[in-house]
Amino acid sequence: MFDAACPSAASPFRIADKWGGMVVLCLEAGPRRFTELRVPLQRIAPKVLTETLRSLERDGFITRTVFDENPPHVEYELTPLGRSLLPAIAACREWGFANLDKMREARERYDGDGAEAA
Amino acid sequence: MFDAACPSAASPFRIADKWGGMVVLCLEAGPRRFTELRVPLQRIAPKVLTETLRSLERDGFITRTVFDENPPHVEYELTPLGRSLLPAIAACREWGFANLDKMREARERYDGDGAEAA
DNA sequence: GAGCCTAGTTACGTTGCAGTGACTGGGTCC
DNA sequence: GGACCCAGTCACTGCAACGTAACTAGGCTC
Repeated sequence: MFDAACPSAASPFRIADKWGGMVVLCLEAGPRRFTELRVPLQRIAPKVLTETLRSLERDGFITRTVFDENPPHVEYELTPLGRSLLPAIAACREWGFANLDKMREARERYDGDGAEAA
Repeated sequence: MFDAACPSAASPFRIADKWGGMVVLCLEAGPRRFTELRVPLQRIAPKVLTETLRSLERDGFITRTVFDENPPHVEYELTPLGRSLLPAIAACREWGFANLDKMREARERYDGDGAEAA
């Protein structure tokens, strides 16, 4: 879903923090558990995922529900406020699909000129 | 235009870097000079503005034109690629107008609970 | 009783963004 | 000849984000 080559890392848009937007997208289809979120976000460290989730919870975008079971069971789910982010995130993604290549070309041109001049 | 109390600093959306989105908006109406950009962005340091402009130029969002005059004269202007950002930025701003208050309330609730518990 | 499960925590280190304060350089004005 | 103008640069600092690696807790299974 989001592999290391995913160009979204280069997007000029950032939601909350580096992983915030991706987590929100992962929750779009419904509630998920901690380890279910780690699967699509392969490269995220548990510590960073915890921080991201706490930050999203603080901002009122997601809820954290603990089920008193064994093994432990915690679910994260988008709130209405969290869902309100989706249209804006979609606009950012659309921009990316249409223009990220142009941005990368511009960047290579700029860096290339600099390297030649040096 | 963007004073210290401007809530956009709290927005979960970030374009390029902290000031990138605001600079693009400042250039929406037409080309501007370095010091003309500093006026609406009161609190930006010249170093930071230079870095922001270089970064936007690298990504192909703006052009930098030097007029060989005295005193020095440099103009920054949006490229078509830079203008392509405007609809997405507008979507992010609309989200802010509609929801930033709710986000702040959620944040205060969260921090308040934490402070009471401690 | 060793090891696995989930959902984290703790300690530590690196990187980069952001910001402050002082300074530059060529030309014009007084 | 001193001060001001614009458009920066330079050296330095603070802080948060990001990341790695190792460790924890309680209960279940083998």
